[in-house]
Amino acid sequence: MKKSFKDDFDLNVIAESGQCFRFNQTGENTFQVVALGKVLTIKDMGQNAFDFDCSSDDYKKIWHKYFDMDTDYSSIRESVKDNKFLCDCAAHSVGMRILNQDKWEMVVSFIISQRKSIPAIKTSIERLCELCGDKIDDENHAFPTPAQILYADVNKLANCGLGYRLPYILKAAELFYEEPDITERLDKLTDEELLEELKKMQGVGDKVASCIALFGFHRLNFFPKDVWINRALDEHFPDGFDMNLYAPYNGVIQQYIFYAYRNAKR
DNA sequence: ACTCAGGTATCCT
DNA sequence: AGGATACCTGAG
Repeated sequence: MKKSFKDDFDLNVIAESGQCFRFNQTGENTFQVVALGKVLTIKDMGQNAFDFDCSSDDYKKIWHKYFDMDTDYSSIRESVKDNKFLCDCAAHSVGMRILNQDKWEMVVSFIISQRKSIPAIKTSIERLCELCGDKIDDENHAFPTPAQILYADVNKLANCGLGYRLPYILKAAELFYEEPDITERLDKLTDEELLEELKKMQGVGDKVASCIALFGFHRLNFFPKDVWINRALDEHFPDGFDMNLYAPYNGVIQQYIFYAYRNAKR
């Protein structure tokens, strides 16, 4: 089905934003995302027109929310125009959106992410999905459920390049398996409470918990600090970054900085 | 061969 | 509280 968007929507920016690990370019103007148990292919037709290979029903029920189409990103970009650096970052990141991704998948993905490059994270996640996730089509597997990870052969899990993170993932799988409604419970918490609750998991510190909250629980005010963000803040905000200025959208600003600064410096 | 990667836990002072 | 260090392993 064809869609036309007025607000920011750039598949390349989203795919390269570091918030998702199963969102890849597969052709000249074509991207494929495996998420929520489905495979979606989107073609950029130019002039803000996009071809989604899904039913209009699926778009309304699933992908509209996944792509956060009810948030006005262009007005968030406008809100930083008083700051030269942030304004430049936003200008380089036009089309960015914070996805509504699966909460469990974010827990595991960001536990995996520590001390790994993005390509290495993607490799690990794909191996894990192939090992124990439901088969969706000839080439793709869904992200495994907590039960599927718990029942998988540990030796094969160890072969997914998870390293010392494997026990963390198994612990998290036990937690989510034992409490099937855990995401509903966590959804009700305040940002601060959610952060504390997430950090109770082994292998989840400030940065990983913030990523889970921002990309899984869609708490748009979380501001994960990774090496790139820290470099950018040291360079451009030597006196500290005021988290009150852009609330409640600090997380969106963080994505603009991450995307623009990392692309400029690496 | 060698460094570093979107960090965290642990052990210090 | 804040600083130093080890940690699995793949990608460049």
